[in-house]
Amino acid sequence: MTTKHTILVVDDHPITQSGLRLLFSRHDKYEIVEALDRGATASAFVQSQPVDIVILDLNMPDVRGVNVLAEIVGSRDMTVIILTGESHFQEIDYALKLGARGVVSKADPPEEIIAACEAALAGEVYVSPQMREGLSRLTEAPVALSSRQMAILHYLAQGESNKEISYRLSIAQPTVSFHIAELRRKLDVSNNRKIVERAQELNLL
Amino acid sequence: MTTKHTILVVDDHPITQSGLRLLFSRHDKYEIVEALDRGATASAFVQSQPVDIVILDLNMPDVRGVNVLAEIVGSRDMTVIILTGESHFQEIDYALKLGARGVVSKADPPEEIIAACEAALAGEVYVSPQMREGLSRLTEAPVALSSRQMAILHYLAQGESNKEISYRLSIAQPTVSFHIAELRRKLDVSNNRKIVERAQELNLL
DNA sequence: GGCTAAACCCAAGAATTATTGGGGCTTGCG
DNA sequence: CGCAAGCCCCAATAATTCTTGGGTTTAGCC
Repeated sequence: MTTKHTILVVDDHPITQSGLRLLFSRHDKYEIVEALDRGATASAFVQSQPVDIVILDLNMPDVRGVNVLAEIVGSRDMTVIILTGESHFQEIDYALKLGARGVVSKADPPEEIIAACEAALAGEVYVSPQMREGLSRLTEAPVALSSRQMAILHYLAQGESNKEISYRLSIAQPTVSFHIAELRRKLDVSNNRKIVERAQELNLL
Repeated sequence: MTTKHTILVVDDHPITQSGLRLLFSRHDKYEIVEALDRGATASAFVQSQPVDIVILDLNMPDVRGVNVLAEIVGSRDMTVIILTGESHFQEIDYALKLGARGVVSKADPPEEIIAACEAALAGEVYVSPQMREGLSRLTEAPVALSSRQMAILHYLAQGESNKEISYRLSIAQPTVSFHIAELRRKLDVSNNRKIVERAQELNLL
């Protein structure tokens, strides 16, 4: 029998690791060689022991998966598949830009993971139908903020008053109000108190 | 051989279901009789087919686990064990008050789940060490808000202006400002724009 | 009962914030 | 060039929000 494709699992939930073991035990082509529960340890592991496929969770207690991805991508001949429990599409989009070669939700049928592995080995990028739908809605409204508007948005997010902001930026108070009105217009909200919330939805912070 | 203890799994992640299957396949005492991926279906299931133990996820797409718990608890002779991926201790505390008989994190070793089942069968309530630590820090700062203050906090969280709130509650605008000042004092923040953020930290919403 | 504390309410004036109307700057385009 | 569009700025004025000082009611306690 030919050599199996080696897999590294990086996920902080032991129960998920178990699930993946059970899944891949039914597929002779693959073999899980290690399962890590901390993102920080993944980088060192793949340097010392290369694997064919990394299955990577995005949400871990010590570090976000995208940071792990950024570290290990490109090194060796290795494909990374994102397995995520939440639907942070902005972050998933970023992961794909970084070079992730597959995206599957934990809410998808397990066979989607196998499909992603198959696609990755064939040189393709596989995004499960559910994730694909969410990603497609991402590019709808590209809100472009000027540097001044962005600066003021950040101060707003920190809860500063207009007066404080005007001191910090050495501009008059009505100018701050003017920029805030622009933010309201661009973010399409009727009320200042909704600006920060909406900005977070659009991942502008 | 004597009858096994029957288990119902309610979790929207198939991969977690697989993990639990693998886990319980190593323990003869237990048998998973069904695994549901929607909370809404759980209530009907336990009515038609009683089980000994329900392993219940808190974070599901259709409904939160605590609502499922509230529906099924007390009916039949059944214990519910919470298995959660996030650490929303306020919600977990509420689940225990509702009558959950165990709390385990998905980040805990799988054997914690077995331990919780054992304890439940022995009539005890088991909370994994990690979860227990988080719960103990919950009772530190009991911020008591009056009903009026709570109502206004909710409107603030929805981004409504003072004027809108004064219309909704049929009170004068300065009265709204007065209550907001009280919220600022009780939540110990210097600025209105920080109220909602702080309230979320304290799980008042 | 009398006392205190806390919640709730409001009018008037103070403070903050928003809008309007205007000006200057740069960039891209006919 | 001329001109539109976007950004940045501000003074004056308008609107909103806050604070102050005062009132009522309720609940607990001596």
